[in-house]
Amino acid sequence: MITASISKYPSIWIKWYIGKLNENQKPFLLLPKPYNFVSKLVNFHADLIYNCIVCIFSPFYSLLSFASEFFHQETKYTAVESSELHQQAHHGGGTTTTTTTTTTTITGLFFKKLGLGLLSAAYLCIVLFLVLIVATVLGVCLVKLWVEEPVVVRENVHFDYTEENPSAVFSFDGGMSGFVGRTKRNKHISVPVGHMFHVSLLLVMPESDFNTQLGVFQLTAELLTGNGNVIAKSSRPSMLRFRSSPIRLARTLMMGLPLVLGVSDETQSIIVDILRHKEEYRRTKAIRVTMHPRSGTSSLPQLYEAQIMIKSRLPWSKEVVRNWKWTFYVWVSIYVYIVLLMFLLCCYRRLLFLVTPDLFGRGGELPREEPPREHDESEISELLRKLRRRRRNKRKAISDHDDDGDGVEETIVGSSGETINTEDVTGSVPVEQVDEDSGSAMPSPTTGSFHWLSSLPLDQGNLNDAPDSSLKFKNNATLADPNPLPPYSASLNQVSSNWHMVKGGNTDCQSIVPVLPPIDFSFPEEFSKGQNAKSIESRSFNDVKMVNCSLVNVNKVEMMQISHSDEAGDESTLPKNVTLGGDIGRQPVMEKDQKETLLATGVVRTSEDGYNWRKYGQKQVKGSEYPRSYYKCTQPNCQVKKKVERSHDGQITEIIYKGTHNHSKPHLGRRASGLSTDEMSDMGEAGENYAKLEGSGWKNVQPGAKDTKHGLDWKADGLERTSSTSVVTELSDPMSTNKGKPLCAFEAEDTPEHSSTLASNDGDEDGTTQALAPAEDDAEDDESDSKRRFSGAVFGGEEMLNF
DNA sequence: AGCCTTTGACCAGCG
DNA sequence: TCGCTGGTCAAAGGC
Ligand SMILES: [Zn+2]
Repeated sequence: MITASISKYPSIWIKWYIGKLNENQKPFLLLPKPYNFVSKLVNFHADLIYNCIVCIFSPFYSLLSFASEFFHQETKYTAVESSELHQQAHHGGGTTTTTTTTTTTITGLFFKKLGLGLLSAAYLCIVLFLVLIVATVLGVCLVKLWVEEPVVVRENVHFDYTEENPSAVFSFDGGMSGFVGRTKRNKHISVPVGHMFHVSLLLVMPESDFNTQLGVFQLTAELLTGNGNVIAKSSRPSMLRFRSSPIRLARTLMMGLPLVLGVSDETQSIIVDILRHKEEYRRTKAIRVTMHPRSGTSSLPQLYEAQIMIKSRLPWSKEVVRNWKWTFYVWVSIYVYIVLLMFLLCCYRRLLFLVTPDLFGRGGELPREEPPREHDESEISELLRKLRRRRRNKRKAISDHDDDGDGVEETIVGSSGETINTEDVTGSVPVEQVDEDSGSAMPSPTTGSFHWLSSLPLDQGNLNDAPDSSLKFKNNATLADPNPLPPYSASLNQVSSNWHMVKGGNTDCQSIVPVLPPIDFSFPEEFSKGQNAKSIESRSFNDVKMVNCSLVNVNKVEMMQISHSDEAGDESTLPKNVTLGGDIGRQPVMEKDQKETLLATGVVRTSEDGYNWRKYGQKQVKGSEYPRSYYKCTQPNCQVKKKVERSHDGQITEIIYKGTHNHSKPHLGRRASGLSTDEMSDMGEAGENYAKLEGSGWKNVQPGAKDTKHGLDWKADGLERTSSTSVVTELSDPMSTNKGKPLCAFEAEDTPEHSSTLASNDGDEDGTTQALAPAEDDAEDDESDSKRRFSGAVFGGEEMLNF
């Protein structure tokens, strides 16, 4: 009953609710105690849900209650009339006709009112429903906006075997270009920021003798920005799974029929998980995969096809939201709904409660709906007034007739169940209305809560206002009910519990988490033992199974020789241009960068990269079995740092750069010359333009030195190169002004810096040239600078990566 | 002498 | 607040 009466006045009720809400929200902010917080939160949510439901059904409630109330009133009226009639019959004097007419008019009015009530209810329902729909749509949209779907891409890539190191570029911007110039447009994909994505390559290789003999080759994946800068780079070894000849024979026998029929092929699919990377604000625009032959060899595997697979995983928070998608839909929708309702209530209340409140009596404290109280209200009040007047007249007649005191009369009337003490005593609540109301609709709420009613000025004196005031009184009584809450809270618990159940149900039916398929990565024979296995294991990539070590020694021998061949390969790769999908063809600078990276990574040697570094720390970091060394660029005012993890034998497992150099690479003359030939080699590689031309001769010169050095290194440990390495650049250096900006911004950034960087670029390239021709000059740098600007200003920032 | 590495101490962020 | 961890400092020593 109370809920019904409350729901009778939605606006008032909602106002109360808002008050409660505010009340509840304050503690949210003020009370940090988790205990209270949680309980309040639960209560609050339960409140919200219950309120939503009540809001939706409030029109029906109000309609029902109104109808019942009206029936009560009518019966009461008729009862009163009949009793009076009886009395009149006793005393003679008939007004029966008038009473019947009034009752008929009242019923007519009732229907009128009922219609209006229906109308208003329907209207309110529609409005609420619309709001609900809008809220749902908004909620779902919001959740979807916040939680992106993980990106899963699987695309064919094509290696360009005309290059010495075949590479394939997959571009997020659409399509990929394997061969230069061949692009195919795809839909635009991009990995949202914050996603951790894995890049793996699926190679379908014929089980040919050639491939079997080939053994290990190296796959390198580089994440490129739109400018062609390398964000991250990592390389993994790969090879055909080993099958000894008996096994192969058996397989062939077993699969003979399908093989002959062409149903199956003698192929192996190898999945190499090359790179994992967390997407940052430096967006990845393309991924380039390059194949490098094992050091000491130059042959590359035969491929049927290659597919690049990119799978991204959402960050933890979003992952949770995604798994609980439907729950979040519901909750966000509810919140949006509440907010919309509040908004409507605050700004367009009249729109929302166009008709309803007026019918049920204006809530005295609501300053709003004055205008709509018109015809019906006045009519009904008029009628009631008439009725009352008539009754009064009758009573007067009766009293005159009986010549009794007023008190008697009233007690008589009161005996019919209504308390009439004060009709004559002005200044208190008009009596009859109280009677009627209390008799009809509100038996209990009137008790004990009247005290503040007397404070209402409305009730003073005026009898004509009686109907209104009575209505008002009723309202107030409802409102004044000292504890409107208990029924709610009681039902709240129910609601909330139900809710939780629903929630649970929802959660059950969802949660499909994309799981990256485990990739089996096994290195059979011929895969050199030592570091390959080590590094891979340490990086917790995939299992490395050393099947057969018979060839290890051979490999070792090869390893001794490798470095030049690798370098040769690197250098040779340098000059080639691969067009990014939709992008400008990569610039030589980028190539150089990658080259250098490659040098540092794919083939693990020293970390020489053309810059001078001072080691300022070494730490054994957790999770990595090798110590991590911290280096800082020795150039004054250059804050670039790098972290290098290398195994005992000096092979680099991981390099992470931080910041960007604000200078060019130091040239041979200084310290670099004194160091090692590695540096020279790097420099030489840096000059990619000449790499091809002079690569061989240069290489010839270099390798010797390198050989000696590397040979020594390896000899020291008796191990070979690392097979898996990764290089990451971080632009997050606080010192570098370029932090977090797209590389294009470099140019516009700060002119002195930039010019210097540009100079550095050119300096580098020139440096390489200069490395060949020892004369080095700033003027030359500038000159090359100008050249470069003409050629492709877009890539101006590339050098910043200083690999 | 200058530069580098080594290495323990120190510090800041985080759970 | 404490302990852990990664990053840096700085003294000491080597080349
Ligand atoms: Zn620097």
